[in-house]
Amino acid sequence: MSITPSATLESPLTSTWGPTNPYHDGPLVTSGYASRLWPHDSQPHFWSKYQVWEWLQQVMDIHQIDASSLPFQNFDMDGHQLCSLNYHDFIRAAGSVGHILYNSITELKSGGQYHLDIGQLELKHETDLCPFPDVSYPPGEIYDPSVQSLAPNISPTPSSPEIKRSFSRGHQVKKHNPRGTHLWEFIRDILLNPERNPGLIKWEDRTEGVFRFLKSEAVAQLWGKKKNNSSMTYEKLSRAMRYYYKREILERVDGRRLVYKFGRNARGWRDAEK
DNA sequence: AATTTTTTTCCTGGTT
DNA sequence: CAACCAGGAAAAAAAT
Repeated sequence: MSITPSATLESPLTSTWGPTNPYHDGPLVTSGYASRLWPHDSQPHFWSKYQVWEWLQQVMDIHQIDASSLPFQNFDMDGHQLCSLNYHDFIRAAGSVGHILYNSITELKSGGQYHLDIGQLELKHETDLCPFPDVSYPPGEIYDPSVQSLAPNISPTPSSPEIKRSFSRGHQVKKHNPRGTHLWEFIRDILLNPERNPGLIKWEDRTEGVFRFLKSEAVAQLWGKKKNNSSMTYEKLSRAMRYYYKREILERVDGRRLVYKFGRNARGWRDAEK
């Protein structure tokens, strides 16, 4: 079992699953996978490569996600190998959809009893406040900004695979829906989507990663909307921002109000990432 | 289920 | 004064 099948996991993943797609509108999929057993045995460990492939198809299908956006090559393995993948492996292999796949396989491995509510893999798109895509970005560390989930222009940037080490662990049962984006990623994504950024935040110095909030409260509202917290305020959002200083995700910029700067631990904010 | 990481709340006090 | 910035504390939420 020392064989970590994460060798095949490393591809640019230039996909376009994302927000503005025609799929999921309303509350999609509410029932679990377990409720309806797969055509094959529910013991993923014994699946053949073909069954793994079939499972992928079905999961994507159930969630109405364009299957062509999934790099099947990364799943060229049998059930046994599939079961040894950990959470991170899935994210690496499938990006944001990795969450779903992980949840699915985890459930199946554990006998499948619960149902996860992917109710808001993407909370409904914008609404009124701001037409911002609430993309479910991949955790940012493996990917580069080329994974613009809404950009029709797929930048074929063959990202640099600076994969981090990860330990292989057993499986865990997870229930909540993935909340792919952290605050700083949320902010970054607003910056990265000028066309959908109604003057909320602006780059002060693109190459240095310095930016400034133009509409602090509006951004806070948007963030709150994403977190389903209508009482979010800039005051509170900024506190969270300040915690990033210690972690070097943000660097302090004093003197200028509402100005922040991405730090060395913030990935994906510039065009050519190291 | 337990632990760890992040974010949210609230707050006191200083600054622009 | 209003709108920010700095952090400490503690609690809640998420992730793993």
